[in-house]
Amino acid sequence: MVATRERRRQETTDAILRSARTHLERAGVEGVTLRAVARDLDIAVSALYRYVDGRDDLLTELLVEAFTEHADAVDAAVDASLATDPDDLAAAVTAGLRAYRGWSVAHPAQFGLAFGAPVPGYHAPADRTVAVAVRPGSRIMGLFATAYERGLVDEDVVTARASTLDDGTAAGFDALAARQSYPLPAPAIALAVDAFVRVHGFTVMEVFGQLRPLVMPADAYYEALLREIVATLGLRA
Amino acid sequence: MVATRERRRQETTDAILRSARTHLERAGVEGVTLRAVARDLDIAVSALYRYVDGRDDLLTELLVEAFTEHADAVDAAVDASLATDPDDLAAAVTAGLRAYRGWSVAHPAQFGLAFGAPVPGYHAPADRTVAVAVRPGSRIMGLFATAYERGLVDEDVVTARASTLDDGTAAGFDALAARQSYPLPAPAIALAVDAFVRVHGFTVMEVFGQLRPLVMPADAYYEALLREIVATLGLRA
DNA sequence: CTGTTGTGTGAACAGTGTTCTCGTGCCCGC
DNA sequence: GCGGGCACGAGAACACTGTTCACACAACAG
Repeated sequence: MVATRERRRQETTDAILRSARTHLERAGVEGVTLRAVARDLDIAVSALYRYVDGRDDLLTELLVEAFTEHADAVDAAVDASLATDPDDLAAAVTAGLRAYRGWSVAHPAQFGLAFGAPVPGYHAPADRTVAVAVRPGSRIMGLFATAYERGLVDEDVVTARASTLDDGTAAGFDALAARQSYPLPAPAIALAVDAFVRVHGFTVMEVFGQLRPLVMPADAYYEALLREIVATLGLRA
Repeated sequence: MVATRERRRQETTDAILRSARTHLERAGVEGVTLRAVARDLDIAVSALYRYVDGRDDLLTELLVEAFTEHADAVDAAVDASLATDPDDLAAAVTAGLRAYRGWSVAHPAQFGLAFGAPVPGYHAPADRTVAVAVRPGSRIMGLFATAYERGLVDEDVVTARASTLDDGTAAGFDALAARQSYPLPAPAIALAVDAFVRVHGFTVMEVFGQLRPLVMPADAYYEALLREIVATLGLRA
């Protein structure tokens, strides 16, 4: 039976990731240590190298895990909203952006690993991270795109944004729309990027503690921000 | 001559900080190592402890240095704008916020140390960092406050913001205004905080690389953002 | 049953921060 | 001017870290 070997291998691999994740949550990146993981599994440090390429590889695993869970949280919120009312895209966008922050404040260590300053001495391999890191933004952009197609986006807002958009940035947005095949004109993309910057910026500031001296607690403020963002997007229910 | 001893001490202290700063810029936080600094100064590692309380203390020093330089850059830009036209507060705010990002992208390592995810295993002592970390925000808020006193802030914008402000957050802003003695009502504080979140959020995303897949280059986009922020603040020239 | 392959061990090496003991040279006060 | 004291520096040691290696054992395949 070959399955037994593979199953055991998968089990210890999972245990390694679980242990590493626990240490990440409890002590930050510095706390995820091969020796600590080995102690948890009652195993020699060198044995870990049978399952993981080293500490960097372990961190990469935690990184994609964080990105994935973050994106999953956003997707779940959007899906739930759409299940309640498939036509209320404003509600879906709001739900997604609310979950964007919600997961982040609930998992500060993972969020810090994913979106904080690049971990010293460790460069995340782009081929494994970019695709998943972009998921939440893509989901929101997709919602906005279908709203635009359905005529739920105020054209005045879009044209107003067009007047403040320079040619270079517009060209970049057009390229982005073509690359991801979003049926959106550059000014609409700009609106979405504006919104995303505000949401991500707020989240970063809150999780990293830069918001604490300004606004506390932040829940009500963020809800107001969400309402204003939906309005700024020109989204009609 | 007692000055000789103190002078020499100050010199080596400066050399230590200079070396640490160089390593920070070249290799990130992980690169600033007591042994590397000792090698630079041609000194034993243990000798460093005569000047620095340990690596954490060294990082704290670099941290307050980063905060200070960042705030100095903002102040210099604001001062230069005010020297050109003391009455154009919108220009002064724009200059300050432009410098806020400018210094950050020019010094990514220091910025990451100051505003990135909390460095693993190291907690910055609040008593040494909070005061200086808050300087740029205070400066901008001060400009906005004098503009408000001079009647340069559109009252309609303020009242509009008031309608989206909940009581709890408003109370927090009032407390902030009282604590810092800003002559601003809560909705005006909210406007300034909104602006600051957008500026800092954008800067963080750019320095940490999360903006790259969306908008590149970012200069023109940021300039447009500044114009819109000034408009959203209700600031008249 | 034999051999290959997967798995685990322990030692070793090169780093790191931190602490200790021990000199030694210089400044300060007498 | 000249000891006494103290700041400074050196080096070893300890406890960590990641990584690699040679070796041993057990499980599976033929």
